[in-house]
Amino acid sequence: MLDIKLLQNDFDNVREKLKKKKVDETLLEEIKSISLELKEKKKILEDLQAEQNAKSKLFGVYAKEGKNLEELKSELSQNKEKVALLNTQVKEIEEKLSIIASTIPNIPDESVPEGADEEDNIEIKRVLTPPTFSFAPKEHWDLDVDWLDFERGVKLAKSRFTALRGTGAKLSRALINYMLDFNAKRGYQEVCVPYIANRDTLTGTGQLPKFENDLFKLDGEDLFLIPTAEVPVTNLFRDEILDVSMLPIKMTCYSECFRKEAGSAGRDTRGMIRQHQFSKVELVSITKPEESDLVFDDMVACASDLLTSLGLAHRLVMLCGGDLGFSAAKTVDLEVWFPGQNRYREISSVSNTHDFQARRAMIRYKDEKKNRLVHTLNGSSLAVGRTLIAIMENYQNEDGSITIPSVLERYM
RNA sequence: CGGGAGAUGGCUGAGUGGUCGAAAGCGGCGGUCUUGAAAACCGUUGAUGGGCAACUAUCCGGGGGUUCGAAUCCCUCUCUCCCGGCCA
Repeated sequence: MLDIKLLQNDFDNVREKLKKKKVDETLLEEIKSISLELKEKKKILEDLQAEQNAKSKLFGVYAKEGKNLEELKSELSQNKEKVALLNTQVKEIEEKLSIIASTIPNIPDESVPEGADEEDNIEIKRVLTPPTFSFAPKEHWDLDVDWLDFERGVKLAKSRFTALRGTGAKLSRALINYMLDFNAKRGYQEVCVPYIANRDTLTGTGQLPKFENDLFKLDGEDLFLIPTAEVPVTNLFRDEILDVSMLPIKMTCYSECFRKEAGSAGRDTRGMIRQHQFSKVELVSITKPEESDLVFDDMVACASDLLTSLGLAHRLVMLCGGDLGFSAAKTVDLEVWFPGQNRYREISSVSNTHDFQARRAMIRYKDEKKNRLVHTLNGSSLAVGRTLIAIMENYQNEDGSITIPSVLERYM
């Protein structure tokens, strides 16, 4: 959620920063004027309420003294109506304001480059060199192993669902276990959470109200399948005031993720790149504001080192303003090399949302005497499915076999 | 899913219509005593928003209603606990 106070007090600055995200400026103007109107109306309402409270107390006193109450009673009744009217007005304005404000994306960090889309993202560095092959490397769906069962996955549900069998299934589980252990060694506590979340939870992390179409909703219930573990894990501490000694909280979580992929018809229809359900090991951190940049770097390093340990060539990319997600103030994507496609593709995405999610989810900590909003960060440790097929493509041999990376051997 | 009980401040727990934002105890903080600590004793201590401040509004699970006035009465939703059914 946008900081309305900041918008009121420093409008030009906020507008300028949000230009990077192509936000409709008239919406910002509207938010500002509505919020000022709200403030005015609230002041009037409060004064009326104060009057009402004082007179109500008098009523009790008069009653004891046996005084005539009729006049006071009618005064109170009249005032009551005024209060009620103003109160509904205030509530309406508040609702209007929160609806508009909740659709405004986060303010990009200073360090985020200008740009419209993916083309303007900036490569930070490359790690490891892509492998060379003495033969033409295949894409994962062409590899002659029975690890991925696309047809039967579709039979069970619909397109964009895949079943794993045999070594494929086992490798997926090995990856999950390996990643969780890897993260735990770096100080991320493992958590396990529900894959179904309610509306408040999805609103806290910013998926709702704007992106309901991307979510699978349970029929007849106000519940949704989670699109990422970020949602439940970040919301673990929703509506809480944390003790400063608890921070930073660093967590890692394996979950299945469910996405409708509504806007991506025709993209990545082959193979396991883009699925309605996929496994992911996630990193989530909750920090003091002054620590969040450090923790962000730690999370990026954690994901990058994980790829390195698996021997997978990858690069780090800083997203530009136009490509940044709704809740993110800053995002670094990790892209792994796919020999079959001859290109890098996203396998992890680490974001710092600053206090954007914290304000929505009301996650705060006590600092001295004051309550302050935390910063929340999230990132894929790695998307398991994409890691699986990256291993398949990068470790394929001319005879059609696939070598298992040595770090995974003890997990197989 | 059926039957019963309940939801109050950091915790335990009183409070059934009028200075109740809420007794008491615990905990926390400050102090006395002590070489230091414990114990004892004294004092203090809810949250959020607005305001430089005085102050003020809101909050007793959520929402709605009755009333001049609701923690207290009514409706509704959610959640928790106990009994039964079902079940990994």
